[in-house]
Amino acid sequence: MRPFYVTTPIYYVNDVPHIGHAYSTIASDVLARYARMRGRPTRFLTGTDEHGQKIEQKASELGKAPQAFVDEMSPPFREAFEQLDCSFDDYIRTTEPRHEQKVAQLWNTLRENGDIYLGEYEGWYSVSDEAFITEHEMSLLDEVTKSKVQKVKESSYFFKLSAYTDRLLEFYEQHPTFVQPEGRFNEVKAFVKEGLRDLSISRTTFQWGVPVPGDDKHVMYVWLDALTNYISALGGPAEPGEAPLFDQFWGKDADVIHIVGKDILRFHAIYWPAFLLSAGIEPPGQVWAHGWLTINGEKMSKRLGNFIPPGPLADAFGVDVVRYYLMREVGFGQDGDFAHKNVLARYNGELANGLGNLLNRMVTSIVKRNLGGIVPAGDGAILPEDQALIDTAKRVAETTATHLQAIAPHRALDAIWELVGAGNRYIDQTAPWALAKSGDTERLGQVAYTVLETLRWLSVLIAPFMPTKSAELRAQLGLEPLAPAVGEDQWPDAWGQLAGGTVTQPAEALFPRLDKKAEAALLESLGVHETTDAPAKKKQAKKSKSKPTSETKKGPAESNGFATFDDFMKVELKVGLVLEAEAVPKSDKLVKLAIDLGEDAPRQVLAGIRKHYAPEQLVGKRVVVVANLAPRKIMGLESQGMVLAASDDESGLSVLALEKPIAPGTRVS
RNA sequence: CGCGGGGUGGAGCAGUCUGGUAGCUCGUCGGGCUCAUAACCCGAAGGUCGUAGGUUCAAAUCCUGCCCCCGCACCCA
Repeated sequence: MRPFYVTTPIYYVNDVPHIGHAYSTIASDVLARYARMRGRPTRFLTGTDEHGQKIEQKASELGKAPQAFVDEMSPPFREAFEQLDCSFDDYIRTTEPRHEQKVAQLWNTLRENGDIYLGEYEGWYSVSDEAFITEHEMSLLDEVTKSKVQKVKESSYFFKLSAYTDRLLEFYEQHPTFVQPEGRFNEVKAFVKEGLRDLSISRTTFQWGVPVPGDDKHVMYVWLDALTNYISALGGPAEPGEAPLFDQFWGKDADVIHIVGKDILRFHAIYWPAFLLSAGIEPPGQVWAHGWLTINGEKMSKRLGNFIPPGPLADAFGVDVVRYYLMREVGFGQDGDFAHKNVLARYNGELANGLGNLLNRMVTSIVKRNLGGIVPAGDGAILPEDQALIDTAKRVAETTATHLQAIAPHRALDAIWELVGAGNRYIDQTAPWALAKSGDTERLGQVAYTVLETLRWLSVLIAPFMPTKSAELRAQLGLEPLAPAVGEDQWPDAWGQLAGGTVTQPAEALFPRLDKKAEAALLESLGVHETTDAPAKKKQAKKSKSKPTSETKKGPAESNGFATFDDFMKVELKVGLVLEAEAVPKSDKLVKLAIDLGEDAPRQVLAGIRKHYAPEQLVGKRVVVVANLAPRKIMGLESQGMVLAASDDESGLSVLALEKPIAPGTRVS
């Protein structure tokens, strides 16, 4: 079996991990887990990229040594991936000696092969930003900034990339699936066909990098350094026999796949193979560029503050659910959206109602009640409807494998859920409850066995995606968790491996269904306030091209003074029952209220109405509360909502109170 | 002519390379079942496939023009 080596990008430790990092790593993990299950020798690498000017700058801003800074920034990535059950075999950091040595070695090889020369880098440099500026960026700058930009010349080593234009095109020709998806490959080819310029690969303006061997004034530019991680982690470059991992997992006899985001495709599909060709090392087998995630329809950006970390999501939804959602929702290679409400929709619709319920109706109910919880022998007559389910299982196992082989995890899951659906249909069709009633235990046993064996197959098929849920499912079937072993293909293909007599272990629902209240609580815990039915906002009127200086020109309808219905629906008004009220010390206006909004815990809301209402007057009132107002601290106390009130000069102030005892939490509209 | 992605029933998508009955999930409506996590199963309604032309016996699919949407400073998978 061919060894399988999968890598994620190494993540730049300038920032903390977010859902995008999680996406790349989870996808890689699914592939690694699948390969292991097929019995292939498998290696899965992730890690962090820790050099470069930005790191140096940021560390100095914080008054830290760069090494101390990256030592702080790298572990959160590792911990996040561990929490997400990503089964990486190695975690490389580019500041590790094992890496730096290999980078230096690669550099020397490239130089010995005549592909590195000392020249001058000429370009624009922005003093204020301490950064180089590309021609393109130059064209976008305004006059003021432009005046602060100067043309500089700097001594730099270059890699003779120009010499590789034809060799790369030839390589692409010979490896028609080198870059996936296909459309991206076309972009790469088009770029190379334009002709490549030599690549500046060293810098003298900062120090935080791998020193250029023999020239201490220079450090290597980050990409040569970073890309090398894929082989340095294996102990390469190395002579045969020198580094066993490199011998096994790199080269013509292994399947090497780099999972990358589409933004860094050029580095992986052009520079990296060029470096390797120069060094006489086989380039990787495939570079797979996936798309970007948006968050609830919006681009991730610092300004919007929606770089959501994966940890809280995993805590709220469950690790396997997050993994499932990301792999299921987004066509791999395409851009996709992470929408909290869609996670819930898929959770209830597919995991709870589909797979969870299938397991539950058979193991927790039918088998437990009628067969003493024991797996029947399953050696009875096989009727056409049984055979149909068996055939579906076999076909699904095959197509799932095909899709995973082709790095289409979303299609693999699609196929798996076809089997889930078939299982549920089979139960309806065979009506085991009726068999039980009529005392046809033989047929009942056969039907039960068919479903249980289907569930066993499903436990294997979902394992790469949801390892924990796979184990839980198997536990209910009375089976051990899967334990992959090299050389042992555990992908299901033979029907009837579930042994009769196995004692099932009915347990809690695999995916307990979430009711509206539980959903709302979950979203609340994540700080997500979504209007219940507003689709993603991408269809909103978009900003004009003029500079978006004023923060106020956000509202889609501000020009005519009207709020759209959707705008109105963004404000969540709810009925709140005032449970407690007390004056806030040192304030003559504020009252601290505990208001029941039909949630698990009452909200603390501050209202400036003390002059008009004594606290005890308020208790028991049903008021109208803006439930999704951003929490805010007032006099040191957090206010988690706002009580609506009206006032005029004559009558003073009146809160909006309901006349009838409408249930707390009811939406006002 | 800056680059790229996209416009398919109410929502989200597949199908386009390799023309030939427009498919999936959700939602809606009606029915069934009752083992189950208000679940599951069956059926129905709903689309001139952005638009205007062209090629063809036949176009969502190929060709041409046009319109509209999204991304492309920094951050970043």
